[in-house]
Amino acid sequence: MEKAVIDLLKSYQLRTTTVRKQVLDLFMQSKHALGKTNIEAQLEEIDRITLYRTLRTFEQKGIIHEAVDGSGKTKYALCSHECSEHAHHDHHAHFYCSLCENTVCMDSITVPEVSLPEGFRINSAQLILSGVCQNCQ
Amino acid sequence: MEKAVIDLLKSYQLRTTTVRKQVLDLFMQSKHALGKTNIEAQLEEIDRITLYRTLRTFEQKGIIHEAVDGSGKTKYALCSHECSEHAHHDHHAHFYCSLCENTVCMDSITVPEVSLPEGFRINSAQLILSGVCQNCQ
DNA sequence: ATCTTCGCTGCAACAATGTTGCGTTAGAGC
DNA sequence: GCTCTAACGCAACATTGTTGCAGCGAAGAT
Ligand SMILES: [Mn+2]
Ligand SMILES: [Mn+2]
Ligand SMILES: [Zn+2]
Ligand SMILES: [Zn+2]
Repeated sequence: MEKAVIDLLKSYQLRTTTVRKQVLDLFMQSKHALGKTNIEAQLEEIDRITLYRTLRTFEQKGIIHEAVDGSGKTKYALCSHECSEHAHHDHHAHFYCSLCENTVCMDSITVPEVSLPEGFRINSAQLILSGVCQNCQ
Repeated sequence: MEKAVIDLLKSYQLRTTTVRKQVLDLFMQSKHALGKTNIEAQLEEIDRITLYRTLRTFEQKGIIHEAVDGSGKTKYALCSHECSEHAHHDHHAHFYCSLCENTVCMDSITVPEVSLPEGFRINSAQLILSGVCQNCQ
């Protein structure tokens, strides 16, 4: 189990430190997106600032992406393979459960193309769905 | 000009205070969504906490709605007429300009319906578009 | 295996934003 | 005008974001 984490870090030319292995392992095991608070709760020893920078690094490298869910809290989830440094390609929707407050990537739902009024140039699009998830019905 | 603001406040059974009139007036004149910092800059005398509660009240009453744009900063814009207390009905997209950092409501673009996997119940949906706006081309 | 280098960590410190309590102020109805 | 109570404004605290810097440790070289 360690091996997959280490390999992934190495493939991105990142040092395989304890913190990074722990955080990345959490992401690989989690079924939903993780917020900072969430991670801190599971890794009690972890330093707040180090986690902040770890997530920033992971995002810049294209390992994780921000899952905007309208809850006001920033969450992150593993990227798909197409993502790389400086270029995220996560064109799927995110579902936010208002009961358990978890957010999951809906890989099966792609963000629909829309036509904008004259003068607007669009670079990316995000679709946020809110409701009640499977577990909370 | 004052009259429209006062009438709107009264129609929601809200006291017509100086702060509320000022804030609501800003919203009615602005072409894009407003964040707290933005409002504070334009109303220099305003108290930070009072503004916070004013916006919360306006949102609860259905006068303004949150415009999620993925920038991490919460912004607000006037609701359409269908919105009411405890029931927002803003099914339009929001466009965020990465240059001027303004967010505008795209009333012409409605959030498309999507079909979710079994077990999910959907209550609302939001569509965020990012790019460069008219003025920044 | 030990050394060296440089990226990473962890602490301090500060900024920005969100939130509640409470005494004072002022709007609305009488 | 007077009364009642909603709204204001200040203090105080919580949470989150961000940078600087000294010490640690992972990775490659010897
Ligand atoms: Mn995702
Ligand atoms: Mn809007
Ligand atoms: Zn749930
Ligand atoms: Zn712009």
